[in-house]
Amino acid sequence: MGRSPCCDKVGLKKGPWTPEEDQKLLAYIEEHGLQRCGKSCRLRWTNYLRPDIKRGKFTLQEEQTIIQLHALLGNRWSAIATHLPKRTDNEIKNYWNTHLKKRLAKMGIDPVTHKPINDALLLSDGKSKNTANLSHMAQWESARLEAEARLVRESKLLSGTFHHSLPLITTSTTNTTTATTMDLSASPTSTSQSMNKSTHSPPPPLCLDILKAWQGVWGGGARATDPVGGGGATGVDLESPTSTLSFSENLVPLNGGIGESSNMNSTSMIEFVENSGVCENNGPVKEEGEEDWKGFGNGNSNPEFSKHGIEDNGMCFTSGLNEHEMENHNNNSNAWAPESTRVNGNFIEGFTELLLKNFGDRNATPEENGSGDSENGGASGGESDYYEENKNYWNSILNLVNSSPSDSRMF
DNA sequence: AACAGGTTCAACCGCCCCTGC
DNA sequence: CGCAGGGGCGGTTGAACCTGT
Repeated sequence: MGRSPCCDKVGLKKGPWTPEEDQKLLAYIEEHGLQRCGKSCRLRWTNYLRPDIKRGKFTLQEEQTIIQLHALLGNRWSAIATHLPKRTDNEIKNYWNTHLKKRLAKMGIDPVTHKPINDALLLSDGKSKNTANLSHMAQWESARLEAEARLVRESKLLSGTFHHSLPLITTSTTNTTTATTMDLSASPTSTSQSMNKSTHSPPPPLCLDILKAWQGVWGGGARATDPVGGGGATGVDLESPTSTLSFSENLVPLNGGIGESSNMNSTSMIEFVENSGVCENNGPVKEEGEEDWKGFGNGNSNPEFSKHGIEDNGMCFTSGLNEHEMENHNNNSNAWAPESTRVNGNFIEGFTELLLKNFGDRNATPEENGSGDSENGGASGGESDYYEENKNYWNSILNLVNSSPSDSRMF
């Protein structure tokens, strides 16, 4: 594997320069007096002048994609950029550093690991081993995804058209992806650059479990309608998001339901997600920005949340079960998931829920959805559409993960 | 209006890898 | 096979812009 040469694009020449080309270049430089090196010109072109670059505010969908792909891929901006047509890696990187990272931090989520900040406490107990294993798995998966991203890029070049980001993966690259991931599975070291890079960047987070568990979440209900992710492509079915019931202090269960429902199956999880945007007391809808994110994080790690009062933000938290109760609860709910998965299950639900809730709020702003009657963040029609989109979005992500035949013996 | 502090983002830097010789 | 040059990539910088006082 390796980077595709810059001149692989259709219609672009490669090979030795002809005298005519030399003359053209010289004439251009003479005429315009461009005192720039080639690298600078190239950067200017790729990051700014290219006609297919979309500029301006990132959309909600783009933000989601960035966050989730960052959870999967880490700081591999170019790989992330392949899923955001018309956005450059540089732009995504900047947007992450200036907006998204801060928001996650304010939510009490470590933007590097995508875990609740004080989740690190877990490392001091017996769970550290599991976490390390998962981190290792995530590195594999991360490398695999990068290979897929590369294939996506190549397919884009071949087709010459940009489709909407994620679905493209599942529609146009399925076969080749399989081949690639087989190779990756056979030899982790073959991922030379990506694996090397990942050694000096923080290990990819436990995102795979997030996604796997989300598959479990939506698998029962949504999978039937999802032709790609549905076919049992996964080697392992995570049975139930009930794992989330072992919420410790690390994550605040959102919006009622979690600690109270004694029957948290997949369906109820979806309802839970959907209801999360329908809390009363939402108060005035905030303009896009930081305020929207306040209150979604771990109150323990951010005093600001308690200052604002969670319920004031429309977050109808339950008092929550203590860890022991949750263990019992968990045991009662159709035994699932080894410890590690369960731990991450917490995160899955918590983090994703935070995002969904937040985006739900954002989505409710007139600015975002063009609807002026969603002032209270209520269950408008647009909102259900929104959640439907979220489901589809997540399914797309899951497809991305599940497209590997490796399907990982590691899971 | 002026200033300070904060934020944004295009450009640059340096490392690593690939390609061609 | 080894080397040099060039490109891709992630991290960092700093000028321009924004906001609050």
